[in-house]
Amino acid sequence: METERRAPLDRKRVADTALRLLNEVGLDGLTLRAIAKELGVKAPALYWHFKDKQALLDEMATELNRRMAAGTAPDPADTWRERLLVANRGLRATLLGYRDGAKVYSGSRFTGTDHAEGLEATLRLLTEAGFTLTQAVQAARAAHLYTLGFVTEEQGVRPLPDERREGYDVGERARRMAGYPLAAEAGKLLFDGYDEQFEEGLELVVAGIAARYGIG
Amino acid sequence: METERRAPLDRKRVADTALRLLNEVGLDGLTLRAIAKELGVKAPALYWHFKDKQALLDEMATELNRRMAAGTAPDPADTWRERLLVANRGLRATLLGYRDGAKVYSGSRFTGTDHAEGLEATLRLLTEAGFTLTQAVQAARAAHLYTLGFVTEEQGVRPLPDERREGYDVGERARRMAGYPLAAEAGKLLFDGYDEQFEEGLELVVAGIAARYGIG
DNA sequence: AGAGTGCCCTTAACGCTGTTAAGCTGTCAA
DNA sequence: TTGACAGCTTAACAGCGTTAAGGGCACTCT
Repeated sequence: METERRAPLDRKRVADTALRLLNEVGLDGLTLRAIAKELGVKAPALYWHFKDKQALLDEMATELNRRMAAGTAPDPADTWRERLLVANRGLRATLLGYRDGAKVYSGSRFTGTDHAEGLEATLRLLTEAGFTLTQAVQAARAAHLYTLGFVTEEQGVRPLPDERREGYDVGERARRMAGYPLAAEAGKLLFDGYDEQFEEGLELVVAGIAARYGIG
Repeated sequence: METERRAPLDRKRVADTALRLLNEVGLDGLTLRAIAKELGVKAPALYWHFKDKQALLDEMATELNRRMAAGTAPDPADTWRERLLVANRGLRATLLGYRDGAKVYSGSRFTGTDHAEGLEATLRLLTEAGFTLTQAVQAARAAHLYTLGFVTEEQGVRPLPDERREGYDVGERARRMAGYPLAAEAGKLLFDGYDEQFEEGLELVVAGIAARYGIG
């Protein structure tokens, strides 16, 4: 008999499958019917596990956060600089691993309280390094938001690694920018070498934290 | 006769109306049919002026950018600090003026080349203040991306001024965060006093620029 | 053994979306 | 007068998230 019974779904299996599918079809193509088909199930079945599509996206964002945490184990021996650098590099790397990763991540909210563990560890390390709690929160937050903004823009231009959306050809842009010499020249910097650009901006934020809060 | 003829639409009128409607219905409710009705027209008429909905959103983002520029006239006598502060405060204020403003803005690309003027002015001021062009681009970009990240998160929690989305009750959050004392305490800072939070983060970025590029 | 109780899923359908095709109406030029 | 073109309408399509209703299976309780 081919009645080989499928194991029942659970939230994690659905979120995992949806994340895998996300890379093939993008956020626009990530429909409930497509996810369901991938799971060997019909679309309304998903409503047994999630109250609506946003709840599924929330679970996906939570899973992204878990994978990020798993990819960058926090070392209590880190300096605060290292911690901020590693955490934000890890965040970027994780989001870049999925098409529209930044949109999914920043458009959703975490389920459960797992994510608090990483935050707690970072705040503990920063306060032990001499920051007040308020300063620690500000520092982590500023770096975090810079990273989110950066990757959101990066993925707007380059949905998948080694792909580039139309309208972002650097030469074409330079031609349209005749009359604005600095802006034209800036285009070369803006739309290429994302890794270095990201690092430099992150260094700026970290340098600002050190300078403003007086901690070397 | 009530055949009082409507003047033909143009891209700007459509974008203006869509922006006004955005504040009432939010990005999800901003359908082509709703926009068309507001203009006294049927939905397919919009396809005469825009090739698709994204093109309309691009025009809206461009208009947002114009309104921001109009709200913060660039003074060539500004210091580079003042310019960065004013520009990013203006960006935030403009985006906060529209429901889902940050999403619309960062999900779209500008039409035309008007936006290059403001960029050019900023880069000119920064380079004349002693930055190399590369440094100027990095500085402006880092601040810009921080601001976008900040407002995106801010509007995720607080879609309209003086509104708060469910799940973001500060007391409720603190209860769920038992076991993570620092993270729990951080919640009070994270979800309140957005104006001060934004300013402080912006100061961090500016301080980092000054420190790393050695310009007071 | 039989009835009942959830769990997990299906089938069918609803209203709505962005978008396209085809055609109508007025204005202006030749 | 004819023709072209701008600017719009009507009609329709496929696909979306979501809901209502119900079916089948695995258990427990009597």
